[in-house]
Amino acid sequence: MPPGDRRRRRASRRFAAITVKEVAARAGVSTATVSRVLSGAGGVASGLQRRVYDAAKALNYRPNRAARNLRAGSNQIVGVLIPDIENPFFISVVCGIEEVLQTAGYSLLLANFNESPEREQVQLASLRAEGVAGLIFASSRKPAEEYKRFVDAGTPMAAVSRVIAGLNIDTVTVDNAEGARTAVSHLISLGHRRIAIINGPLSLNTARERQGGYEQAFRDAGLSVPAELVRYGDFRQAGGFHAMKTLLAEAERPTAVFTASNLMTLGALEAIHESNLEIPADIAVVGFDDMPWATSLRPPLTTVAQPATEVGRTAARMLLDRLYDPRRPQRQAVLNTRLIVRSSCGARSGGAIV
Amino acid sequence: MPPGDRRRRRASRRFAAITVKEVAARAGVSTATVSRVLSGAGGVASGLQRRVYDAAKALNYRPNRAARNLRAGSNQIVGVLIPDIENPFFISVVCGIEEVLQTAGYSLLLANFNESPEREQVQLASLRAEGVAGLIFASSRKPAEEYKRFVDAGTPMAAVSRVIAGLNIDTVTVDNAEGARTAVSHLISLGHRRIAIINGPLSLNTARERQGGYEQAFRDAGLSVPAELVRYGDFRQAGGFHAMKTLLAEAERPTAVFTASNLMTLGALEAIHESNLEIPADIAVVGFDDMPWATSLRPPLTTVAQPATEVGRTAARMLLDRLYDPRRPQRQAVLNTRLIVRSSCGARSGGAIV
DNA sequence: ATGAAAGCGCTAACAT
DNA sequence: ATGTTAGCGCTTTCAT
Repeated sequence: MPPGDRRRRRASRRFAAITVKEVAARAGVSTATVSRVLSGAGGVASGLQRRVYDAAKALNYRPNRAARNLRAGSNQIVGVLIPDIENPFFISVVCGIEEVLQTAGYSLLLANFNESPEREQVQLASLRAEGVAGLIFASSRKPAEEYKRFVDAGTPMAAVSRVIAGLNIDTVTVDNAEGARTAVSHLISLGHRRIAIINGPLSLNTARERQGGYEQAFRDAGLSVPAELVRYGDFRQAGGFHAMKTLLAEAERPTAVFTASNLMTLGALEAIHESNLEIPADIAVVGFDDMPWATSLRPPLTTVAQPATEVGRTAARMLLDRLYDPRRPQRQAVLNTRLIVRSSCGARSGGAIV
Repeated sequence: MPPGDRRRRRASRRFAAITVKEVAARAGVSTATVSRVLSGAGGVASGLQRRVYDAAKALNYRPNRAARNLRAGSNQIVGVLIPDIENPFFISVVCGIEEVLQTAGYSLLLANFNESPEREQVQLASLRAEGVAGLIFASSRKPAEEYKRFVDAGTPMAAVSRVIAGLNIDTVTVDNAEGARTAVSHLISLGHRRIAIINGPLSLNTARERQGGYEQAFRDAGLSVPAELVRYGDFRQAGGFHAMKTLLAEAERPTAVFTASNLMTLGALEAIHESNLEIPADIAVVGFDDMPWATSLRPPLTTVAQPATEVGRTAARMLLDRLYDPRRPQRQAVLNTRLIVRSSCGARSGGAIV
């Protein structure tokens, strides 16, 4: 009777898995040889190679990851921490990350913190405990300390979209200022002057930069910024909804609004529809972030498109580079945005522009 | 000089982490005692307890997961395999899963297969190699073999939304047939007879069940099913778009369409808008799956809402139960859908119904 | 109540 | 070229 017969060992795992030992026994070689063959280290006679392969296949051998990880001191898992899993922008980013990491053999530990700094801290601690090989994240800013611990541990990291000052790591962002400036300049060129902005919290660089672009557009046109039309939400749908409500309650209503994120745009649209106002006749809208269904909105949405998937891909590539060479110099990638003119701004009456 | 001073060890990890040994040394106890204290096993004098806690805190000790996993023969990671990460329905499911698992201390290894059976197989193998403690998945149906291997390994599993026949596991689905029947009956009650359906591939139980509901509605009304108005897409936006195009090219156009998934609905809307037709005047639309922005679509969408997040939560709870007791009987949860009438079906002229 | 030591499965020195 | 063995960090007997 073969030695690999006694199988069960602990109650938790129903069946104990095959180990190198059993493969070695069956192939009539040492465990070292098995390891060498299976890791492709070379320097093994082809006859033995065959026997090892055959034995492994016959036993349906799968190396134990935990053991391998323990040995190696690292694993094949990359943590991805995002602020809001319901936000299509971050999903697209994750999509790009996944696309690149998957081909490199890495798995993706996804953590969401729902825009809550407390949960962010918890998730971060959990990711660190899990010992992820790398981390890609879009942070709020509160738990900078937790992020520093990651840096101190020497874990490769890349920040996407949102960045934290003082953290010396790779970043991938978009040119938020220029995107916002273009959007608002477009509205100004259409004759609008009372242009509101519904923005996220200024504690985030994305919101600050978009705010800067908004103001720059007025300065470029020699106009003053209508400070009473500036609103800050939380980058979520409800925030956009409420901000829009207060704008519509203004004595002198804005004639246009720049909504500085996808979910806030949707909230704002909801508020406008609820007030039975027509877009763009009563109020023009330009959003930030494109969405696959933007042409099916009421009306088709003019928006500043971010290359979300490419942001993810770029970050993943940077991370892989750093995983390979931890001491390479930090890089700061800034991708471009693109204004997609549809009909919510009033520049055209209908139909999608490709 | 304290014993925990010599830190660096291997090149890969910049700084070696603190281990039980160092904590034990600092606390002046054995590693066994440290382990006992930190795992809350009890039976340790309170004086020592304090010293261990203090030492651990002072050194900022984090147990090494890989080592713990190796010992335990399992980890704290649950694999989540979904067909399409860009599909908001699955994202909501993931959201519910995450909500429940997170509180139980599990992390979420997310894998997406983009509706490709090949990638599904690869991802499944990777998840198995990673040795996830459990698996929640929405499958296509091709690699049933790979799924069986999981079952054979004794890994707790739960299927969501899409199920594979012959797999003896927990499942969480919704009443697709009843949802579809209600939607189509509603259209019939509004006077429509030429009602098309844009469905997913019949290899999926979800599509089959929705097809059944569609046909049932006609039978209930004593009408015959308009077979020439049945289309099958791929449950994605492009599929919905093309199917709608062919429907609009029919000699006698349908007066209404039931789109059997969220992305296909968006594709269909796109096609209708491109043809400059009015909804619901020229053609009425009822979709499947609600979306946060459904009220901001052109026009507000009447749809069959699935409790997506609750599907995820339920599956996660089932998985936790099974993780705790692997031999509990299998359960099949079926959640209810709800028809949300807005204006795309023509029953009302506008505004959201709450 | 506490410590010593074995061992989870793997890989990489080190021997031969 | 191949085998022997130490040891990754942890938990858990088994002694004391």
